[in-house]
Amino acid sequence: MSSNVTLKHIAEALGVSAMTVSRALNDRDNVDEKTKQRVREKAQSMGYTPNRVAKSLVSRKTHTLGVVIPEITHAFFPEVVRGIEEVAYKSDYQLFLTNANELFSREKEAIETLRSQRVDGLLISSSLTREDYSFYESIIEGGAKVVFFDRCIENIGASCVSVNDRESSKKITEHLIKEHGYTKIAHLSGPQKVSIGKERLFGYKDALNAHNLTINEKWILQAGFKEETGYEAMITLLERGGDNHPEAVVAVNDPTAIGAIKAIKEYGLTIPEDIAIVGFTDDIRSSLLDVPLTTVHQPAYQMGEEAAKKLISFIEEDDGTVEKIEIPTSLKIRSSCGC
Amino acid sequence: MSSNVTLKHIAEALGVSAMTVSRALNDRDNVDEKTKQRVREKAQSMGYTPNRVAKSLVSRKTHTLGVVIPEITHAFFPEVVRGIEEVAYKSDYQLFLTNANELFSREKEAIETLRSQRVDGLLISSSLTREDYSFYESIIEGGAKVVFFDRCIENIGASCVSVNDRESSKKITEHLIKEHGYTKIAHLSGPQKVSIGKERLFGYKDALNAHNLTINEKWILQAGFKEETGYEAMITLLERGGDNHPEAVVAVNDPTAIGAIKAIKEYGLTIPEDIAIVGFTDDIRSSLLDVPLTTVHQPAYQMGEEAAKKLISFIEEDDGTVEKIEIPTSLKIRSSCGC
DNA sequence: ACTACTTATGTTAACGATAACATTGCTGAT
DNA sequence: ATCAGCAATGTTATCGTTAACATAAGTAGT
Repeated sequence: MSSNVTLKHIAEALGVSAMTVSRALNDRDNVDEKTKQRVREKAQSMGYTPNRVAKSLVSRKTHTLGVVIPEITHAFFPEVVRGIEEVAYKSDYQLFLTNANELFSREKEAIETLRSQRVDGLLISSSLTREDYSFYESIIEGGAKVVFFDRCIENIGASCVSVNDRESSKKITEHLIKEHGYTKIAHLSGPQKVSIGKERLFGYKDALNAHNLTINEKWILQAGFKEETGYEAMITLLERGGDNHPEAVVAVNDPTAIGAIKAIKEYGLTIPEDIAIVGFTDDIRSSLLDVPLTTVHQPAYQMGEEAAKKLISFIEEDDGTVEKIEIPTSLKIRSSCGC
Repeated sequence: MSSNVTLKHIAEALGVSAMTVSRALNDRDNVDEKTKQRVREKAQSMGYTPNRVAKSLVSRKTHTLGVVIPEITHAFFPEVVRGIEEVAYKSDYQLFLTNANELFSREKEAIETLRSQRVDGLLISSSLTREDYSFYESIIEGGAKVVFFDRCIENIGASCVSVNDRESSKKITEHLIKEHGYTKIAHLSGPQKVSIGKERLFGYKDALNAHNLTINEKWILQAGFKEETGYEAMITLLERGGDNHPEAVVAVNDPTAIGAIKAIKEYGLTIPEDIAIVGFTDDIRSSLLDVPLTTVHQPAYQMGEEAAKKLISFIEEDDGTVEKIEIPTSLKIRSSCGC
């Protein structure tokens, strides 16, 4: 597409040099007011659109940000993207959105393409499922400006915006222990090679330890981050346990909890009487469930805003101070925990 | 950011010309296999990333698509974007995502920026709230490759992917008439200058006409597309009508219906006994409501796929045939209608 | 041994915009 | 009348890549 009209065309049409047209359209000094007027009119009538590609080549700035998210269906991410978009819009940045679909290979590919596009910076929520951070190290080494959000990779020289996953997870687990007296608590965990998967498991263990409950490794199941994986993990737990099922379940996020709830119902058990359950995210659906889900509220929009602000200040003020920005969470006590 | 390493740097390091390096990295013929090997290794070790900006300037192709959506929070759109993303990914296109926030001014600005970025094509769901299509006409005239989705602007030479809004709206309204015998049916309509707002109102009227029910203009309220605006419109309707409220409500979309439901409940009325209600979209929340919402299911993912496919074929095969692609809908009968 | 190819590589120009420097032509101070 | 000073405009080179044309060196055929 593109209008094909260039500065040169306007210049020829008016019998001036391309430079004069450039100056006039950028409203520089040292251009006759009448010339400016003529140029502007001609540009308008010829349907001129400045070519940012050419401008970027000269300025080595594209005024674009690359955004990499692991899932676009989990409502949390679109909400983060909205926060990012709002901040980017105000600072006149355009967004390249890429969805890695929980695949590190695809994430890596996306990041390479984005670097090739010469985005001014990257906002990444990692799908990493192995412990080799060398890819990130090399791009940061190579001068890429990166801010992680939600799922962070730490100690590699990049800032990160997230909630305190460990503490929040501990708090909601403690709620089950202190308010309801449950002692048999299972955890549907996320992949252990993604920060939030690990942190939330730590939080769960912290809570059990703090109350002298023994940690039963059999009650800790890898459940992924999705509804289907949550469903499957819960089925496994129920089948395996027989009658000796846990009294309560801490799910790594709300989609997982929603999947697990489905499994519990299919088993003819009721929530919270037979099994209590809590999540993490505060998905838009969570308050609407038959038994509204007790969960940790994560301010997604704000997370997006903060991440974008940090990245833009990194770009524009060249302020590369590595920060770990923590967004406060709050417990949403509803009834799935027994309250 | 960017790696700063250019072809020239590699060329100097190896004592060859930049052209040889370019040829080697693009795996062209007529380059010595040993040279290719040396170049590839050097490029790797120097952390070279090809500069797509420069490439685009020469080729006049950016391999990017601009996506303009009116709302990012309404779950329907992220799902459409996922469909778009999937198709774009397979054809190696990157996505510029912009959110117009239901403001035409912002949409216009976004489109201008995207054209300036020289995207190869545009996918637009319009926020247009006036009848002046000249802006679209001029960009299409200027050679922009555009495919509309969901909210279309017709007869201006661009393809469009959407559902049959009028017919679907008629069907769901007819369900209320034929299955439940309601005669007093209100409509919370969308803005009349957005295609879907108008079409869905037409469908509602078609249904009433087909069954010889009189159309009461007082029962047609502009309710926007959002939960809040749906809430407000419903309040207006309830306050105005006193006891003489409608038996059923057809909402322009699910968020509007959800807002209206809140208002109905606040008035102490029950659904569907006092007032039945139906929506349009099939939002993820709709099946989870206390009284699950009867609605029209719109295959969002598929809509995104179709739109992206059409646009990419337009770009790559230069196939500008204007098409109106209709995605079939289905009625989701739940209990809010009285079933 | 000389032309006729082929293979591998180099050089130049172009994409569109603009920074940096160069050139006009004018005003006004001496 | 002369020249400094400035306003308005023009020219050249550059960003990184690649198409198109040019050249060098080697091989084969006669």
